[in-house]
Amino acid sequence: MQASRHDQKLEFILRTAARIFAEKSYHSTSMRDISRATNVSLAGLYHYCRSKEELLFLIQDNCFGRVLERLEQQLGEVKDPVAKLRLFIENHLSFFAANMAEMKVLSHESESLRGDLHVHVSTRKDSYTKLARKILQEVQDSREHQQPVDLTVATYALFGMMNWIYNWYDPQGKLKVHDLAQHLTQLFLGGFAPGLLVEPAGSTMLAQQVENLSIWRGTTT
Amino acid sequence: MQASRHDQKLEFILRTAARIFAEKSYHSTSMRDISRATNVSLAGLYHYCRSKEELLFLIQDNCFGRVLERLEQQLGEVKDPVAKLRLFIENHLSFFAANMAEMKVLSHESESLRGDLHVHVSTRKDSYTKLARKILQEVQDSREHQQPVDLTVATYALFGMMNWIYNWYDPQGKLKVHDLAQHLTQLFLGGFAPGLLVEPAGSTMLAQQVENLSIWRGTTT
DNA sequence: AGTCGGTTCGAACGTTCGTTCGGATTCTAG
DNA sequence: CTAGAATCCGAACGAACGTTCGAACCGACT
Repeated sequence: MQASRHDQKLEFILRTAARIFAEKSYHSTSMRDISRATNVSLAGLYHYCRSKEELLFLIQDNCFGRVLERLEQQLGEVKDPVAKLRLFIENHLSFFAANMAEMKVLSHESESLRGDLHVHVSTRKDSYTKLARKILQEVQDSREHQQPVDLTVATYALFGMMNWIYNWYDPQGKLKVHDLAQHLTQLFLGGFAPGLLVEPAGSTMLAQQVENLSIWRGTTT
Repeated sequence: MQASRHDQKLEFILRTAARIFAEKSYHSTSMRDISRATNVSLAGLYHYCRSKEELLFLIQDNCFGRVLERLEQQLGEVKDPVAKLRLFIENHLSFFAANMAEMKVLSHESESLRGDLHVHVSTRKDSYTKLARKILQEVQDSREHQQPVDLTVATYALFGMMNWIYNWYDPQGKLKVHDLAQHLTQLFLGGFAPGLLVEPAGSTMLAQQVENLSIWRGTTT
């Protein structure tokens, strides 16, 4: 699929907007800020979006779409529940690290949309959450132990651990995404399904794909 | 210490402001919103604060002050690292649940302050984080195992698990704070220090104090 | 009764916001 | 070369923002 000139510029605007939204939050970012950062005139921006709110929506929706798309693709042939969970965590964190600004906007501005746009994104988020919950359920079912930890608590605890990283993690720092994912997986699995060995199998492939995880099509503009 | 009429009304304004900040975020809340909700005229608000930003600061600073104060008080005589960690989690979550609006503002609007006010709150947050990290360090040191989980990752994972609750937890719901704390403690400890038994000792006392955990002085206004 | 802080507010200030409009400029196809 | 569509933007719109000002009001004390 070839990206038209129009779409390329829209993506450039979205990328820039996401960066600024992440820096100073959606509500305190003005269209004039985005205009300044993109070198597109204030009026010119409205050739590419209907409103400021639509900018936020497009960022969030694109972001969610890509995460889900890649997750389903990778989850396709995996059957083992624990392997699924590993993949889920690795996928989520890799994506987060490769698109920190967009994912911060997705996590931090989840209530900034109103009306239909909010419903649309919330629905996607719900299905993503339910998928995680289903995987955790399978992990619990596959073990003989009683389940001592509430499933709802565990699900949100997992998302809390993962989504909180925009408050501290630096993708350029010493700690690599893959190691971060390993640590968090071990931390969570140890408490959620005690006794499971931590085997780092099958994760090397994922690590190699990190570079291509960006939300946006490959343009150098 | 008796609260003057002035201080009582200021606290009422802060409580209301915190509620609205939590509902629709700091930057999209206007002084007119707060004026409407408090039945204090727009100009009247400025008798109790210098600026909108100071409102946010007072909320965050009060909040942090009380958490730290109560934590130090409870941590005083405890020596066992694991017991310390239990107390830390229980204290944090109890406080969070008893002051959802304020704690959400504290977590979600941490970058909304600028200049000195931001530095002041950030410093407090740093010392709180370092205290948690120190406790985790002690837990690790007290165990013979190698430490397989990075201390920084573990610290932020713990905060992520705990602070994320404003996205889903309902203090009025079926799940009681104490049970939530138990689940999260078990979840975290199981992954962080595997093999430790989960003994719910010493937590009953804490549960009884939940009612008095509010940030604000006891006024019915 | 008179005075004096502490409290209250209607009205307005200057600024910035998201958005729009009409026309200029550039690109593309015939 | 030309026509028409796509792109762009200076200027302005009304609305909403945080904040201020001066005057009115209150309750406690002499």
